[in-house]
Amino acid sequence: MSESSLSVRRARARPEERRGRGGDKRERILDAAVRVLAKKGFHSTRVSEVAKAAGVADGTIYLYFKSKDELLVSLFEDRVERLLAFLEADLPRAGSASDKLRRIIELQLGLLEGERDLAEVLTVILRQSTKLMKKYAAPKFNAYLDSIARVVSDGQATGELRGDVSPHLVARAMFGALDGIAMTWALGKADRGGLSRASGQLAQIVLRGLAPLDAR
Amino acid sequence: MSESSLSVRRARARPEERRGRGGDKRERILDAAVRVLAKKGFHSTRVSEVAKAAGVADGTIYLYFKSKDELLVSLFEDRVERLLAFLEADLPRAGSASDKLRRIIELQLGLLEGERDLAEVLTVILRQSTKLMKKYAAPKFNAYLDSIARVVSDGQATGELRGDVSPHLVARAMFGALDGIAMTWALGKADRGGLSRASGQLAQIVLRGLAPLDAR
Amino acid sequence: MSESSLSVRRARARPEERRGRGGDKRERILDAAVRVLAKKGFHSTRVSEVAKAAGVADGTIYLYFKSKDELLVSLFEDRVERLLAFLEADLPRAGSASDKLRRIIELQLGLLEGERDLAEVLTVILRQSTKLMKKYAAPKFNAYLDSIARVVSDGQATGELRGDVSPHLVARAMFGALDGIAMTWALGKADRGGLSRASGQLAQIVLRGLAPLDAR
Amino acid sequence: MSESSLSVRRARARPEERRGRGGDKRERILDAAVRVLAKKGFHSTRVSEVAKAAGVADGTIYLYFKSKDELLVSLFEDRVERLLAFLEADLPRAGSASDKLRRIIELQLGLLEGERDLAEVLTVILRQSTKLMKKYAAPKFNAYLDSIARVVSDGQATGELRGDVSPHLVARAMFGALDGIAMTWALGKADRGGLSRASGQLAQIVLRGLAPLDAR
DNA sequence: AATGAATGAGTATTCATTCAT
DNA sequence: CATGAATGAATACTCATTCAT
Repeated sequence: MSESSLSVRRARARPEERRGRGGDKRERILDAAVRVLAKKGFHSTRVSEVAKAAGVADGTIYLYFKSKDELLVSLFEDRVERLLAFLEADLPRAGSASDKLRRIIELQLGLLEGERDLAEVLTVILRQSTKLMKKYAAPKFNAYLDSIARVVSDGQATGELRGDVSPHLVARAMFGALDGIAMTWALGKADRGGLSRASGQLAQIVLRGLAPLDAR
Repeated sequence: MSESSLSVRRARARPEERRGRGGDKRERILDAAVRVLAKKGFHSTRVSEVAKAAGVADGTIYLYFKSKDELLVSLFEDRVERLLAFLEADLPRAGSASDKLRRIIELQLGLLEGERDLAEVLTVILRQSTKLMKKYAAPKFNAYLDSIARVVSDGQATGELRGDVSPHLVARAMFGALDGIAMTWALGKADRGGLSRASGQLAQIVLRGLAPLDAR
Repeated sequence: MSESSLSVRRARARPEERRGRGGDKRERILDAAVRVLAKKGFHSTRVSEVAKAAGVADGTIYLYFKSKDELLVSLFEDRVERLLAFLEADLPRAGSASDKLRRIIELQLGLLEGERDLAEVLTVILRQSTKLMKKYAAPKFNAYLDSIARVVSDGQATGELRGDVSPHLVARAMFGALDGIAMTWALGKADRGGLSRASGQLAQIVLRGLAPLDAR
Repeated sequence: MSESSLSVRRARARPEERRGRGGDKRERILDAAVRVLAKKGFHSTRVSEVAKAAGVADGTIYLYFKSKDELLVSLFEDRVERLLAFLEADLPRAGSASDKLRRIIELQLGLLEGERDLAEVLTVILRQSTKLMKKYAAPKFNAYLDSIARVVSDGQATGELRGDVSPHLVARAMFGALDGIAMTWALGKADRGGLSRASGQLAQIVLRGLAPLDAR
């Protein structure tokens, strides 16, 4: 899988928004929003700042998004949703449960590499909007956690993974671990390649930890 | 571990602030703040709501705290700091590195059991105050992560833990996993005993995952 | 001297601020501010009252002025500064020192005739803003006093005025006398023509008082 | 006239307030008020600051004065009223109208020499309280102005002063001149002896200016 | 579609005053 | 008399949103 295929920034706008200048204006606003949000946080980000960063008038924002909250929701839907969909779509290609878990780890961390602003928005800023967390993020997170949990329970069924742990617990812990790593990376030095290295080590620990007991 | 010994809510107020009627007023305000913050989030919480919940006048808040921000900072210092101090103080009692890691997991999750509001404040609300995150929380988190990392590297030195993983990575991942579990618990159903069960399973996975390679 | 040429209220707004509806809005706010300030005083004047009197929304005030203090400063700069500049510009036209002093008296009182609210703002309200008094007004007053003092010392040099009094003392006393007359007029009955009459009499007293000793 | 006889600060408290500690507490509060008002101005002066400067509790202020406004009114009545009464009482001693006017000038400026804080309160701070200006000060000022005007009109009746100027105008101008001199002195360098010198020069100018026309 | 001037609802904080001790 | 902790009314300013152009 080529890194570029994961690029969120380059993702195509919906066809109906491509006509005229309108199509890329929506994109320009979302791009600007990621930049400003990463720097200022949700509550300190002013609509007028996003407008200025996007090179449009304040009012123009409201031609594309119903409200400031809606802008963040759209950001979430346009960016994160596609990421999550991508992860799920990619999983079947992997064979064993171990391969799938390793893939999940690689993808979740790999996606953020090179998109530091986006990483910060997803791991930190997103949580600053209580509404978004409770109304939008939670269901998506749950769906994502469910798909991880399914990989685990499938692996348990085939005897590939230990059967004495709750698949959902594993999913939450894995997601939390990945999120924690991404967060410290986003807030910290964010060195090139840091996430890739982390990805490998975490996979080894997780897979060892989930190996069947008799594999000892 | 006795639950009561960990109770934050019952922690004694500083003696010098007990004089007159003022002493428990500070406590009442902090208690009210935890309740309101957990329900509304930082930015949606009105100072007047906290005052009402505490049964004091708006202005009284400002006799005990310099500002709304300062109130959250004080909450953090009065509650969280003591929690973290408690964790670090408890560690030396455990013998092996494995015991210590297990203890960390039990404590971090155990502390929140029965203090759902506090758990939500710590895992969710805290991150809504950019100022708090950057000026106060970050250093504390780092100190805490460092103490976990030290346990790991000590264990690696004695050969008790596998040596091919970065202690800091392990610390971040562990903290993230614990935080993720606590967050879904705080935002979700939060069933009695859920965290205790989770605690045991997570410990098993982590310790298996960190066992020396030749232990296979 | 034609009255209209001195009218402050009719002074043209800066061309670049005339575009759209904004141009006269700034003027409307300043006009409203003079009216409300004269009636209420600086500290009892609410920004919302000025807004209402100007027929604009509260927030609109802040599109034109940075703060309530800044509004008073702008009032000062837009009105008083121009007045003082006018006085100084007019002086050279007069020939002798006596003519100049008479002119100063006529102008300072004549300017306020018909602008009672403005007179009150200048003689009373202005002094209610400590900041304005110390940071803005004081230097302007000093400059004005200096220009009066210069007229006196020039007159002394040519032997036209008595040489045994301090030019600066004369300036302060003259300004004080004019200010006192204007203040009692503004706070009192403020009868039509009162200031003009006062102007003539004061000039006679001052000029007699400053005549060279040997003129006796 | 000895300077000390004019000292406002040393003026005896009313007999009924002399008992116990109460009597000097009222004085201490008024003294503190003068000091704080001179430094901060009326609206920036906090009741608690006056209390602290007086060495009493906030609530104690209200045992002696009904309100903050009332405190300033009392200050005015205790200090200024007595000053004005003193001036009026002193006038009859002087013989001619010229002597009386000279006396007024000497007294009004002399009183403030050495009492800079009080001078600032009287010339600047007093005007910051619109209520005080309109409800209390105005009548007193008028009474004072009237007594000056009477001196002038008496002098005109005896032919000692020129008869072609309005006595009230002269009073206003004289008061304004004195006030202007005091104000620049209070706000400026306030050099020792400055007011005495000013006093002499101003008297010469005023008396020359008011001399009968045929005296030329 | 795009603009950006105008709007006005919403809130943290101050401080004169009270009153239980 | 004295205290000072507690009160709560009062207000400048911000910023998401609208709409005439």
